[in-house]
Amino acid sequence: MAAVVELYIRTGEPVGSKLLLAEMGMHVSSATIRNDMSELVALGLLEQPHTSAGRIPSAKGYRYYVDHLMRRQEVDESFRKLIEVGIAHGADDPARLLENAVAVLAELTHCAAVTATPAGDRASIRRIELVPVGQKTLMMVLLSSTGVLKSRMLRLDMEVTPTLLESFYNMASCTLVGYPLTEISPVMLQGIAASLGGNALAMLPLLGAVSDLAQRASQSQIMLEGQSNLLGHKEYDGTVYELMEFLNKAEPLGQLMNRTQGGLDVRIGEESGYAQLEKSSLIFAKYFIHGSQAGAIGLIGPTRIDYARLIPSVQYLTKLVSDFMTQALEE
Amino acid sequence: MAAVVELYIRTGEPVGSKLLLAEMGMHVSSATIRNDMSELVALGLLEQPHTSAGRIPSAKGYRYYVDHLMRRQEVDESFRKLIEVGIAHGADDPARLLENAVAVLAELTHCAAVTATPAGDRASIRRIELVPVGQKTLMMVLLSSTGVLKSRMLRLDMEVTPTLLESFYNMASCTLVGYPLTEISPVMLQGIAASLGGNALAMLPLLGAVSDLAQRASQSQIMLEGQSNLLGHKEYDGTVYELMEFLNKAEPLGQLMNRTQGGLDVRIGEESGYAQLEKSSLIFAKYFIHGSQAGAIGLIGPTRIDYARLIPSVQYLTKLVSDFMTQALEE
DNA sequence: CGTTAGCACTCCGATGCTATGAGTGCTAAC
DNA sequence: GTTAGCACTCATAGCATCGGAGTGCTAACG
Repeated sequence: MAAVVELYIRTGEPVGSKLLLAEMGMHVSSATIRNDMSELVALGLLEQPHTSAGRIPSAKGYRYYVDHLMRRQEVDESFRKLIEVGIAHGADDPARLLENAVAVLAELTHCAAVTATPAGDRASIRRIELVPVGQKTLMMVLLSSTGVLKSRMLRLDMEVTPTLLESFYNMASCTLVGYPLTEISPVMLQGIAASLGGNALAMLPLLGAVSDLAQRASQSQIMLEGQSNLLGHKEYDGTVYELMEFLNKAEPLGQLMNRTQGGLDVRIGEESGYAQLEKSSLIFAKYFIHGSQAGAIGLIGPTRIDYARLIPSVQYLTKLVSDFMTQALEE
Repeated sequence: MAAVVELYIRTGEPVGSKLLLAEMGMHVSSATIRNDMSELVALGLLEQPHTSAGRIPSAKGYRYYVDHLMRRQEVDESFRKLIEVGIAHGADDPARLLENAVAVLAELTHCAAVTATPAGDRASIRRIELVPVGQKTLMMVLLSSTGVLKSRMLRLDMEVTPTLLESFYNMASCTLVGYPLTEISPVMLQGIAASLGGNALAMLPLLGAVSDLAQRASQSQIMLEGQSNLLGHKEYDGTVYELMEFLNKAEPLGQLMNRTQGGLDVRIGEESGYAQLEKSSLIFAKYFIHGSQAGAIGLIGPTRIDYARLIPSVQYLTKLVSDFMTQALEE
């Protein structure tokens, strides 16, 4: 069984009994293999595209392989080097770190690589900063407790005065800082505005911007790289379009990656719950900040992806990211 | 000639004399058309995939069509609405504005849409801001004179002290602010560090971050959306991969879009100077801030893109972006 | 002289047929 | 339980055929 999966992963062609014999140097005859294989078909681990073609692992087959048969390969030296070097530059910035990670992963695996920052369900506002940049324009920066940084420009109808800034800071430091991101809603902000009395009018656009930034900071931000790598894989021949469409929508991917508990996750074919991923597998792992689960990094490829080699790679990368991230966000 | 191009744009099939007659309701016979068409072939405006097939416009043909024959269509009402609505939300932030623009363009045209912020050749540092977020961690925000905002986290080896911040601000406000982005190099920063004497050591990582942000702010940042739209177009059948590869590399695209002078630019096929764009056309237009050229917004599609309809759309969108942008960056 | 009708010719694409061969399932012998 | 042998299946490639859309050319027409 392991041999079948491995050979298929290597060649991409349905594997027949003779071929298997030749390639794997087994000490039994092709007839034996045939018997075994038809048994495996009966068990649902292999399937045949049509009678008298070789066998292909089914989703269930891959699952069994990954869970029971696969022997993880060491991440080889050159790979490690590349990962380390690729990640290190500018790695004290969390966003940059993830960018690097996703780029390096796409490059090395020839698959599409994804990262998802944690959905900020539990995150709160750590800091809000205003920087005046013109008479009426401001820059607002929001930092969440999970280290997510979002900024935007905004424009007021009136001049920016020190008093305005000060009253915003006062308000922010007593009501906004520490507030959970997801609970910042227009309604809640209206409440604040109301309680401000006279300044309310000037404050409205500011609060609007806060809401915008909070929303963006709380959303799981996903980065995708190397989509074009998938175009090369023949298994996607006619159907790339749907897959690409799917990948370009951030939400489902983000959900998928955040949903998991625990370190590593391998989703084979439809296990992911999305029809568009029918022919694809996901391998992803959570990274940790200060020992607690944060976002996820992973890759998307055809189901006949090289699990034994790539799973350890993803894990290695994720571990590295965890370390850097923890360091970058150290108190 | 115009009829040929238009029909081909509509159907995507090589157009023959009879078909042209039927579809366009012309008042001459097919033989006349044949004569005319073979003349156009001789001129290099049309080509035939093989003898006894219809004609398709050559790159030169499209060029001639766009320059001389095409009658621009009005941007229709529903389109305008969609553009206006799509752009408006959060439009006082330049980056967001571009995101909206590129998204709406991709959506409406079923092509890939791109924006390029201006390469910051002439931009300088307008403002640098530091925000302490932890004992040893800082957030640095850089705003360029062209309104580009970049931020990152960074981590020092020592604690962040008010004196450190102050001396950075002093240094920044007298030497860095107003400095052209492209001239900020490690060498130049070393000079600054040296002149600081005692504080130099603590300042190094800060200056490193400045250099990083300056570099990123000066690079033409490009946003791409709707690549997957291109997968549907049959003209790209086998060759999507190279195109995607090309689109995912930011530099050439950015250069291409920045190189132009003047409002609108249409590049047909190889006119762009890149072999990967052989089968594609670009339509893009510069947007203006306070009346002077800034970045560009445009789209990429197959050469048989609907020029008459899309050129005005791009122009309309770009004009809108110019207005919003100017407003957002008003002094 | 430009336009048109007629006609022979070209060549792509679809269709159908056959040969090939990798692969199977089954049975019988080891 | 394993193996050898054999008849059978079925996708794929190759080849010939055919139809049709479209062409170029020539000759007639206004």
